[in-house]
Amino acid sequence: MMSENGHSYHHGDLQATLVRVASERIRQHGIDSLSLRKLAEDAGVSRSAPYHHFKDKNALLSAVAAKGFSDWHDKAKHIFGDKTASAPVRFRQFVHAYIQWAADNPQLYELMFGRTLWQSGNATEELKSVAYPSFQFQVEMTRFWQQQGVLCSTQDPLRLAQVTWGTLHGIARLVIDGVYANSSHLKEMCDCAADVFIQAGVSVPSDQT
Amino acid sequence: MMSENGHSYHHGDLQATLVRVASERIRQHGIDSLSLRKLAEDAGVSRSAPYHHFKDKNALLSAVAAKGFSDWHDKAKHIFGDKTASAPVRFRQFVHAYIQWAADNPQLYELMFGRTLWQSGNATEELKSVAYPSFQFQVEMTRFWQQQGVLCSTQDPLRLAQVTWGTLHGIARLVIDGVYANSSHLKEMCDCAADVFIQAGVSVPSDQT
DNA sequence: AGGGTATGTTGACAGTGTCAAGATAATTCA
DNA sequence: TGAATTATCTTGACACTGTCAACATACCCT
Repeated sequence: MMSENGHSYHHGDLQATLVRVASERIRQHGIDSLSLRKLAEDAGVSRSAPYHHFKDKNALLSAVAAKGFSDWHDKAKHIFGDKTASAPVRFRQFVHAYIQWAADNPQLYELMFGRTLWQSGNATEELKSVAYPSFQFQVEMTRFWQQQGVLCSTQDPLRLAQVTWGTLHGIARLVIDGVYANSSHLKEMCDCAADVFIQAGVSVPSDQT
Repeated sequence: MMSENGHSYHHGDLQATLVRVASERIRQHGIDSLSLRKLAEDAGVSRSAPYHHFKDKNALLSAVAAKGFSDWHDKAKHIFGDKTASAPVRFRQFVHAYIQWAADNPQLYELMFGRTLWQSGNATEELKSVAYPSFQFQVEMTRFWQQQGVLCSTQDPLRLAQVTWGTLHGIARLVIDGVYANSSHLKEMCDCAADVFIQAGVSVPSDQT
């Protein structure tokens, strides 16, 4: 039964609405200032209604992060699968795309890879099942680039993947967390990182982004 | 005038005591679970006494972080100034020491380099005055290692410093934040990172830590 | 001695996440 | 169909939090 203000006693699709509204609030105001109560108000629902769809605040944040992972994973696959560019060029493109995506979605990135969800086993099973394949993909890409001679082939793929990902993650975090007050030279930093990793002798026109 | 329970109405050195107790609580229980009220109770003082020594919670955390910076800076200078080891060996040692220090002081590291203090200009002037020289030192070391042929000399020292530091920071964060559930291969990761950065042709016995 | 300042205390306020108990709607089943 | 079960939503409540105003005490300097 519809009430006069346009929604029934039962919201209909509160679960999805909460994730959507939460994502938007996080994008605009960050994670810290996100309160379940304001969120519920935004969704036009009372303060403890969300608890019928999410165990607690942590579970809701996990759902938001999970969506972020699948979005990023799609993007990464798209870049990696672009057959029109050479392997070294695609590596450089990937470096730029990673940092750019992080810089474009700072709050979401922080949620996805920050301590809020991962420390002390807070991560939901659903989140893990989405995130781990994304981590694994990083290793697969690394192995491919090693085979192509783009990255050093004598290193263990897993270790090298951890280091390359660590580098991207570190730069992203320093920028996002505001430690680098000046983020105007992001592109140059990306190119420098790519230069360091790409094996000598590989031809890489640096003007291709 | 001393009361019977052993402390006067005026605490005597509450400022230093608060920083000390806060550091200890942070080390043991993390930043999130630190409340000013419990902290005050630990220091044997009422809940709003700290406000006579710190503008707000943020200022107190800044003081804790500042102490962390000076501690780390001392350690870094010590390693870098060790004249008994060759330049490449010292670089490798620095990599290991950085990650090890971060892994040994996870909560403090997170406070020092995390968004809590740096995002949206929360950092105290005092904190900045301690942190910035520490950042600058990273650039000086990088320049030195470039001159010694350990690191690629064709890169801009500032950019390369950002990338090398970014790498260390990224690995540290991934481990600290619990994204790498398994941190048992830290040493191998450090060696892999050092291998990638150290220029080919430089002799580096990897068994020296 | 007395006034000013530094420091400490209690009371209060608005905010938070979370739960229990009760209300309402949808769904399932006899 | 009607009744019972289940899903969903609401209000009340609790224990927290950071922070401020008002007041109390102790120290310091003239």
